Amino acid sequence: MAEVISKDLIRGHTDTIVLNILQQGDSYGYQVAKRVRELSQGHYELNEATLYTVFRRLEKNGALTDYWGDETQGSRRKYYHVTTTGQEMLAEKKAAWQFAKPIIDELITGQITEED
Amino acid sequence: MAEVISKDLIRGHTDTIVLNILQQGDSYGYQVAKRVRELSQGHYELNEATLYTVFRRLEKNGALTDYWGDETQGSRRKYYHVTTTGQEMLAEKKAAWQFAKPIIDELITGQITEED
DNA sequence: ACATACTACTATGCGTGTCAAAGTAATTTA
DNA sequence: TAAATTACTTTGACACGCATAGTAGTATGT
Repeated sequence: MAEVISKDLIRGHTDTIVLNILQQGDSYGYQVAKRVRELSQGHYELNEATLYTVFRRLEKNGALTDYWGDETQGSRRKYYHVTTTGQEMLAEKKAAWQFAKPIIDELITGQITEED
Repeated sequence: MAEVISKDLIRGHTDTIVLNILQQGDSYGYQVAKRVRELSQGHYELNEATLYTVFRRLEKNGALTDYWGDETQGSRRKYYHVTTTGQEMLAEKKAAWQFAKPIIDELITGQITEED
């Protein structure tokens, strides 16, 4: 039985996942990674390198801005914030997933999946 | 609204899609491509180069065998046949998708999707 | 005091899958 | 006889995810 999600199944979803988590409040790398582990109940782990690649890509696209936290103790943390552009992007990506899901189902199983 | 499925959303599914179609009967490149277009109602098109890459990969993995059809007219056609290994692979990949789907849902929307 | 583990961020370079583009070749339609 | 369609193939580029390695501060245990 599958216990971990293959990287090719997750591909294309990482941006959406990160945006979705950050939309619920500004956060930083390690916390986002943790949240992913929680949400997936341990079935998916966002690789660190991947995570920071995602951050950089999303910043380049104007979906995120970052700022250093003012921690007086502990390691420095870079916080990421979703911009309006990022919110729109998230909405589009969620819609794209909802759209693609039943089609993939049809292609893979040959059966129609009802829409909500 | 999304009209076409992005390549990164389909990534990792192409092998499964091709296996699923071939499992319903031996077929050849062009026909498989057509079937994909039909099943997705025009929302997804398997690029030719991708399709032949998939065939070659699946053959390398022992999931498919091929043979030339004995057409007395029309272009020559190379038929692909799913092996037992291929059937097992298909079953695994289908299971992996059913497993991953609700987790991706959870990661993207933050809501739990019920299992069947 | 020193080792170990954990938090936190960054850089480099590789493997894989998909695809664009171009090509070959036969058949069918106009 | 030109154009469109069927059918298969090769080459090379690109993006994404990830393995690996590194820097650095903090916390805990002995």
